[in-house]
Amino acid sequence: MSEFKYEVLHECKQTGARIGRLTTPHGVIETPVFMPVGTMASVKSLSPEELVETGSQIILGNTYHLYLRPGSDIIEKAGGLHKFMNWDKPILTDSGGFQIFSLSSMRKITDEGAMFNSFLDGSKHFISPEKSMDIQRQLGSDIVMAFDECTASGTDYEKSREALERTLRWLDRCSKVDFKGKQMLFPIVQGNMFADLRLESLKRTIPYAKCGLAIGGLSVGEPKPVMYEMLDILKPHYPKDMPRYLMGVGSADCIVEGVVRGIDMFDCVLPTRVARNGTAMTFKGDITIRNAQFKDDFTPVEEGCDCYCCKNYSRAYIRHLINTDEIFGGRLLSIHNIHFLHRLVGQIKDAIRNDRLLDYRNEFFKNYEFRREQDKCLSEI
RNA sequence: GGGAAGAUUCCCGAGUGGCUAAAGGGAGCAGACUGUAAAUCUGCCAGCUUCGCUUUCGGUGGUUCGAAUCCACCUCUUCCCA
Repeated sequence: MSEFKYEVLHECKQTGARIGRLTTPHGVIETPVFMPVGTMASVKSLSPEELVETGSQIILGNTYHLYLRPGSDIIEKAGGLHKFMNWDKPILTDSGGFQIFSLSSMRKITDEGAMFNSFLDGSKHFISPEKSMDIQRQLGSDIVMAFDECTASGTDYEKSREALERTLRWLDRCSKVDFKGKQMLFPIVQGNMFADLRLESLKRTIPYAKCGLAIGGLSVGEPKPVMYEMLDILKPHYPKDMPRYLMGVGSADCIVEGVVRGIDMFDCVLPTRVARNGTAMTFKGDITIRNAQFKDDFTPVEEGCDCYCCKNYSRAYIRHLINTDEIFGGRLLSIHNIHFLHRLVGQIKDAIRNDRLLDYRNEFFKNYEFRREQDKCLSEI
């Protein structure tokens, strides 16, 4: 008996974007949702209590990294990832598929699986779909991602097709595992930047999707309009009764554009990574708090933000912390950035509820300043 | 009073006749970051009218085709002995 279900509560009349409820063994997730990434069983620098305070409902963990350290058997012995890291809300684990992409210089893929040289000590490790499922079973995550092959932007048609076919063959093997209703497998759509491959991948992936599916292989270096185009192509063909998860996205603008295009779930390292590097995400765009112009700016990071960071600290103070390599600076900006994305999603939900997401989108981009010219290209809806 | 060492571009610190506007580090400034090998990485960092020119290595004056580098004196700093 599965403990999972997804209900659509409202569909925006302007865009078809939905408000929904995804029920998992560790609680209910309201969608659309942004999921902070905690690769190593920790959303870098934040405690679970702080995460909850920012409004986080679910976080990510990573199969490959946790398998290498401390070892998935240790986590199983601890009673699972939730208990190990003191997080009792839902967890989604990535399969290690993304590491095939990001650690491409030290792996070898065959149909059987992927052979990695550990970045820790160079030792060889083999991850197959079965192995990935087994590790994720040990971790005990609520949502288990299929082991897929993610390709980089610029990969040619033939290679993209091969990766797509392999991802489907691997998916079939992943789907053989019985998680006894305690964990839910999300299959992943691939196809790089080729419309026909994307559509074919979706069509052949849907039969495996029971309570959610993911779009992978986007935001891998392609221009944003290309990503939006891929999402536009897929939009009419999703099953209605499950959430769609756009993997690895993102920035505020991509989240707005994503929801408009039918996406319900997002995850990204951006808010936490960028925070540690001295950048704040705001409704007016990214602000490099590290810059000299803020040295005597005693206003909060974002006026009107009710996060712990903005309620108590100034830009000048955070700039000082960042510039003196004080960990607290990165923590404060991480808290703000994650809270900001949750707040953004909250506004998006209000707009869906009022059937005015398209209007909201236009209002959002009126205030949002892009740093780079090439990101300004708003595509047609 | 005697002896020793030394003064280098914001700081520390290489450099001991041309390849030196001067290594390296730090600081400073800026940029990047999208299923995290990232509290990381990259660029700039004497000035200018920037494919070239001008001013720089404590000061002054020499030697030399050419000096941060050699010589003389001066100023200052540190250390040791009285």
